[in-house]
Amino acid sequence: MGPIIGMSPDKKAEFPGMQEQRTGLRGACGAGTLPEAECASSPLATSVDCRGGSEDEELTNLNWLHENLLQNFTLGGPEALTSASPLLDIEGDHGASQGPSSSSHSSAHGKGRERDSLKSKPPFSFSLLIYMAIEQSPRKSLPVKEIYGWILEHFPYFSNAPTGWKNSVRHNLSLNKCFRKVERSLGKANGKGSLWCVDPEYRPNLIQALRKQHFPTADAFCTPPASPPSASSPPRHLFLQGCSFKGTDYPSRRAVPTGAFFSGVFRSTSAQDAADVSFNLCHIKH
DNA sequence: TCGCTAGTAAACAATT
DNA sequence: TAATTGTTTACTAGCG
Repeated sequence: MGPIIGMSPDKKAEFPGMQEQRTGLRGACGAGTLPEAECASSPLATSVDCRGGSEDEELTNLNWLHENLLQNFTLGGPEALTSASPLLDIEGDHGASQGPSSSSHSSAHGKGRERDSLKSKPPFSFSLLIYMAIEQSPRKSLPVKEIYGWILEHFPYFSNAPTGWKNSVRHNLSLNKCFRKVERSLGKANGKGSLWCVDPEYRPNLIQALRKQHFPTADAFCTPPASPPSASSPPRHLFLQGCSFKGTDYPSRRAVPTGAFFSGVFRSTSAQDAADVSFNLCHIKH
């Protein structure tokens, strides 16, 4: 496989020379010894805080998916209800007592779906699973083992799956330029291995890719950053708060938007580009 | 048919 | 020494 993960051909055509620049980026910021604190604060916080607060830490990472995507999945029509979405797993694990939206699907039929979902492979790529795991973590960085744990927790399918999926996770972490290895703290008394975080250079661009290819309404839920992003004071947590997953967004395994998700990630060659992308994304329909 | 991406398996080295 | 982690390579399948 080539060095580009998730780069669709049309994106390559749009951004000739991207690969070379991305390689340079990797050399500049990847696999380095990014301080953990730094990783947890500014470098990863490239996204825009749509509400300008810090209390939405949760909503800006995985909750946007849980709260919005889950709604769209569960209400999105027959495809959504029958597609054995892993989000149903999430719902089954954590949302069973969280409200009417989940209880409305707690019928025998719903339980059957949950059982099925336990056996169904999540419609997310490993890259996206890793991304979600990292994003939901308070420090926006996780060791491999905790990534395993998050995936197991939210996608019970893997608990019964052959252990090869862990190899795939590690493979993605190493191969996917979206993920950066962060050395643990100097003390390094707890556990082996490094922490993994999402490369902030790539993160904003995925939103554009999502909107373009699979989530045309995603930008409708973004608000522009209060100020132009910069390396010193990057915007925080631009995310698809309410982006509209449709059941038809997952017509098949290969149509899962993770390819689009990460295809855009490689399109930006600089922080400013990324900022422009995210900013324009939030304004494009307004 | 071809090119691309994602998934999987495997081997290997380094680390704990 | 064993287990875990990280890297790399190779192959396959699905999709456009």
